[in-house]
Amino acid sequence: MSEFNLFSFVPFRLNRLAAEVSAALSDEYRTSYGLDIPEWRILATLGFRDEPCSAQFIVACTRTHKSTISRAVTALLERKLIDRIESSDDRRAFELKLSAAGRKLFDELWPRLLGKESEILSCLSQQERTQLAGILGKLESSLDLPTSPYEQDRFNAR
Amino acid sequence: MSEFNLFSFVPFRLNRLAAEVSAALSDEYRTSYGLDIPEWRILATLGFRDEPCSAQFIVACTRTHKSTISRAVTALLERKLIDRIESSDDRRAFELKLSAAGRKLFDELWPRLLGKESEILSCLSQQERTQLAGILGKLESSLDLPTSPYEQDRFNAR
DNA sequence: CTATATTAGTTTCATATGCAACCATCTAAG
DNA sequence: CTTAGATGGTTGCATATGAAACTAATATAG
Repeated sequence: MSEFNLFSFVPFRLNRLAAEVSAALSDEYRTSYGLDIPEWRILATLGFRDEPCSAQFIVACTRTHKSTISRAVTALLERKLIDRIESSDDRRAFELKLSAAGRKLFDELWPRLLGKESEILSCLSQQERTQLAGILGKLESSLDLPTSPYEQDRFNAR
Repeated sequence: MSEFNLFSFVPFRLNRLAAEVSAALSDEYRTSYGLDIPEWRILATLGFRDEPCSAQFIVACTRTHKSTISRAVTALLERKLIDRIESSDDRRAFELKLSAAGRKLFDELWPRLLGKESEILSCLSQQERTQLAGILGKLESSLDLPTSPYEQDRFNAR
């Protein structure tokens, strides 16, 4: 048998690893706060940004399908975790921002998720963590994935 | 704003990267061969192994849900890409192996997927690729994910 | 100014997937 | 041997997601 097999195939390993890590984190946001991944991504995008932003912006940042984002926005509005303000210059678009309750939830949840992350990364040395961050960055920019919310403004500006 | 944000959060980055890489590969197996991910995983598990193996084994190797594997097995049987032989010692279980057509498809598809993989990894130096493999390995074993089919035999043996 | 194309966001529909119940068989305990 | 529990595999059901059609509004071309 070849020494190359499914277990050394990076796409497979990434997929499986990502699923496993997601499952480990979902306890925090799903079980404790009743959020699913798209909802959490919206809160996170808004939580790290001071200015309100459009659904489109969230779509571009997170590379999540726009219908998925649309449904998650509706759910978060119903739970009053975000506010939707009609945009002044474009009457199709809305500006989204965290409500007070949303901000509270986010500030509470984020440290717990960071904790889980470092738990998962605790099997790596500091050096390896730095290497990982660098490698992910290279892969991301090679695949043209956004790597910072600022960079995303060019998407927004269009 | 904190310098820690969604874009530096490893679970998010892994998820997004895995989705992107999968999408890049799906052209090869979906468009060209009409396979979905679970089906491809079954073919790959069987393709790298000489002995036939059970559905359970594939579930454990790939960490894919057993109902998903069951349905994919049915689809592959219908397409006559795999064969199912009743197990001699356990009449509930079946041994699965590639059919001649399945072997042909796999031998044709695998090099193309390897090519895609190296295309994606081409933005990394040789050293970085080695680092990535090591880091993935550490994360996998820390999360108790199988890292070789041989290792999986302990699951099978139980 | 008007017609056409594009964009923000929503909704409908088809499909994919996980969970849980289920059947058949095997194993273990009494 | 008999019964209770575990295991391999399948299936029904609920839900999540992407593609594409759609609405309303904006931008562009003539």
